[in-house]
Formats: sequence, structure tokens, C-alpha cells
Amino acid sequence: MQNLFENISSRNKEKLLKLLKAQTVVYHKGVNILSNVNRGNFIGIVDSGSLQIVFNDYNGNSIILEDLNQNDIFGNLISSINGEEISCTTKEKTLITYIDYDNITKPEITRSEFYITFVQNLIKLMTNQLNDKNERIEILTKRTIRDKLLEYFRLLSIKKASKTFTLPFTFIDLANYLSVDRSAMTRELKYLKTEGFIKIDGKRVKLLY
Amino acid sequence: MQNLFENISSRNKEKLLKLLKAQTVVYHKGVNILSNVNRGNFIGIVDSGSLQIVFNDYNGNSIILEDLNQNDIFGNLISSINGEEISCTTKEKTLITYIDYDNITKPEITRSEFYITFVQNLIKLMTNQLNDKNERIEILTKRTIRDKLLEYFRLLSIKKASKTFTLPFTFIDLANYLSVDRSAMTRELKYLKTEGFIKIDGKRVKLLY
DNA sequence: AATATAATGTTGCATTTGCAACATTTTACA
DNA sequence: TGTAAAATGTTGCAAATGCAACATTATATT
Repeated sequence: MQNLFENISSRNKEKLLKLLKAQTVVYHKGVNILSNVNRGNFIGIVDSGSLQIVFNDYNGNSIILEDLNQNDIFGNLISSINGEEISCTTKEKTLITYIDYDNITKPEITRSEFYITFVQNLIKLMTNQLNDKNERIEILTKRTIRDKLLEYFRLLSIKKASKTFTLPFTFIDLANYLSVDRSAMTRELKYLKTEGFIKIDGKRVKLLY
Repeated sequence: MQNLFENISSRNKEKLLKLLKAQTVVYHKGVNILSNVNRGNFIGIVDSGSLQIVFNDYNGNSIILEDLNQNDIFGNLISSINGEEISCTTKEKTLITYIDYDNITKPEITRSEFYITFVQNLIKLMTNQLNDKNERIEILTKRTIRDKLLEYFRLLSIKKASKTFTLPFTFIDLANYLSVDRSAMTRELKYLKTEGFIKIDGKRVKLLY
């Protein structure tokens, strides 16, 4: 993991946040922060806590667009999707720092010594985000629930460098992430188990191949 | 549209490319440039022409990961996916400029006057890419072919600011983009037509709602 | 202009999936 | 600690989809 202020001293971080006119907001659990979010171009940084950005379908399906934890950034996407159906809900007490996009290009900032480090960090984080999106796309383009599950497991297994890993989602959220019916997913997991492809105990999964 | 060298004079662009040790390569039509691509972290810039990055499934499905045209950038994704099944094929005669990622952070470049403009352009392009990925995810998470088509049409319609637009894909490529069976997609398009939702003439589509 | 090649259109059928309507288990919190 | 709420598990069934195997039309190439 990496954060936006990597290799920037806390002293310089404060300076930078001041120059950027950053604002930090505290949210309680279960709050929809959309109203704060719906005001132009910004970057949100999760200082602590977690939240989910969810697209609520006209079919009643909830699609997880982002599952955000500490040091994750968000914001650049929201403008692209038309407002109403999006909700950003905190999963616990959460601190978020907002930075106006426009302020990133202001001359008084670009001249500061740590600016280059800052934008390089930003590029790094965006690259990570692009990788995440590509993984999600790779999973979603699989045509069966089985293949989606196996692809998701494969990627998790690579990340953990182990055939055994713990699911970071509830099964409800996993079904949303894979964009499949939850009960159909449970059924498929059962088949994968009885056919000897995987072992599952709660959220603990072991690949047997 | 925007390119990586926006607001940089062609004179400075040359300087920059030199500092970045950029290399420009010419490819003929139908060439798989993967071998050139498979060497560490880099950014590829499409100077002219077009290409597709395709993931070739073990099921025999071809999944379009990227459909690249002039001024598009690529590269940051490829490292994340394990090599063999990926192909990058030019659709016509294509010029590509390669930049090593590491060179972007070299001090002799960061000191140059146009460096800030350059990284800001890069951030802008990456933001656009993230938007594209999010749109694709939004489409792929729809559960039926009909909803995928309608979502795709909706987004295209917004971009063109018109109920009438031309598909930028062949139907084969569109089916790959939506990750559905081509013949099933044709069937669904027929239903959408007879039910009066859309009008289609070749690649010309009109939304009737 | 002739012909090969690619793209598009069609349809029956088996499979997969979503949906609905439950039962059961786990977790949160007053 | 008791209870409400959330998460998980199960199953029948209708609907949607992939697949295969074609026919037809359009496009490219010599």
C-alpha cells in the first residue's frame, strides 16, 4: 500500500494541505456523504475508516463501484456518472480529506519543493486504481458465475501469494462485485466445493488445483 | 480529446522526448506488438493509427481490454495481467512512442520547465482512462444483454449529445466489448427494434425514447 | 470484375441464471 | 444477555443466454 503523501514529511504535508486548501471531514458510520461529494472536481482521500461507492440500478441492483479503505483516493470518477443513483456510504467512522482538483495546478503550489513528489504519488495511486479497474473488468467479462468466481479467486491468490486466503467481502458484497445473483453464487460455490475445486470455511478459501 | 503534449511547444516536446529517452516505432497493419510491450513499465502513446489490446480467454473468448486511437496512451495495465494470453494488434499502420516509466522521475527531467505541464497532462489522460473504465464497468455490471446495450447506447448518446449516433465498433467487437455472445446480441437488437425502442440502419442507431 | 474473406443475420436447443420465497445462522447493540 | 437485524443457505421454476450450425450480405484484394 501507498499513500498520497509518501516521502513527504508531516511538516511539508501540512504546508501542502494548506496550499491545496484541503478540508478534512469526520463522518459517522452509515452516512451517505454524497452531498459533500457532489461539488465539482476533487480528490477525496480516506485518512481512516472505510466507505463504498455504490451505483443503485433502476432494476434495484446495487453495484459496488469502489470499496475504499485507508489511504485510498476517490473522486475523479463521480463526475462521469449522472448523479442521482450514486451513493457513498461510510462503513464505519471515517475521516476524509478533500482536495480541489483545480488547486493542484495553481502556480503557488507547483513551485513548492515537494510538489513533484506529490504528483508522482498521485500518478502511482492512479496507476494502481487503473490496475484494479482492469482486474474488475477481467472478472466481469467472464460469462459464467463459475468463471467469475475462479478468476476472482485467482487474482486474490496471486495477491496473497498463497492458495489460501480470506475473502475481504461479505457474500452479499461479493455477489455485487461480481454482479451476479447472490443465491445463484452460493449455489455455484457449493458446486465448486463438491466438485473438489475449492475448500470453504466461512470466508476462508483454499484453492485445490 | 487531448494529448500528452498539450500546451508543450513542438520544440520542447522534442527536448522532452529526448530527456525521456523515448522511442518511436512504426508498425504495419495486423502486427502483434506484444513483444515490444512486454518489457517492464512504460507508457505507449499512439501517435497515429489504432490498435486493440485483447485478452484471449481459455474459453476462446476474445475480450477487448483497450481500443486505442490517436493520442491514447497505454501500458500501465499490461504488467498486472499475466502475459501469454494478451495480444496487442494494430488495426492499421500505426506509430507508437514508448516512454520508460522510470525516466519520468529522473531529476534531470523534473527540473525542466515543461515537466509540470507534462505530468499534469498525464494525470488528465489517466483520469479520462479511469472514466472509460468506470463506464465499461457500469455496462458490464448490467445483468442482461438488453440492459447492457441500452446502457452502452445511453452513454454514447450522452457523449454525442444526440439521440442518434454511429457505433464506433463492428458488431463483433461490440459483442466483445459487452462480453456477450454475438448472435444473442443480434437477436436482442432485433427485439429492441421490433419493440420500438431503437431504430438501426447499419451502424447508425437512433434512440426512440 | 471476380473471388476470397470478413461481417452480419437467423434459429433450435441445452444450460445457466435470476428471481422469489423461504429456513437457518450469525452478528450487532440496546 | 436477549432480541432485532443482517447475513447466509436452499430450491423450484421461468427467462435469458451461449452455443452450434447455418445462410446471407458486405468488404477487401488481386
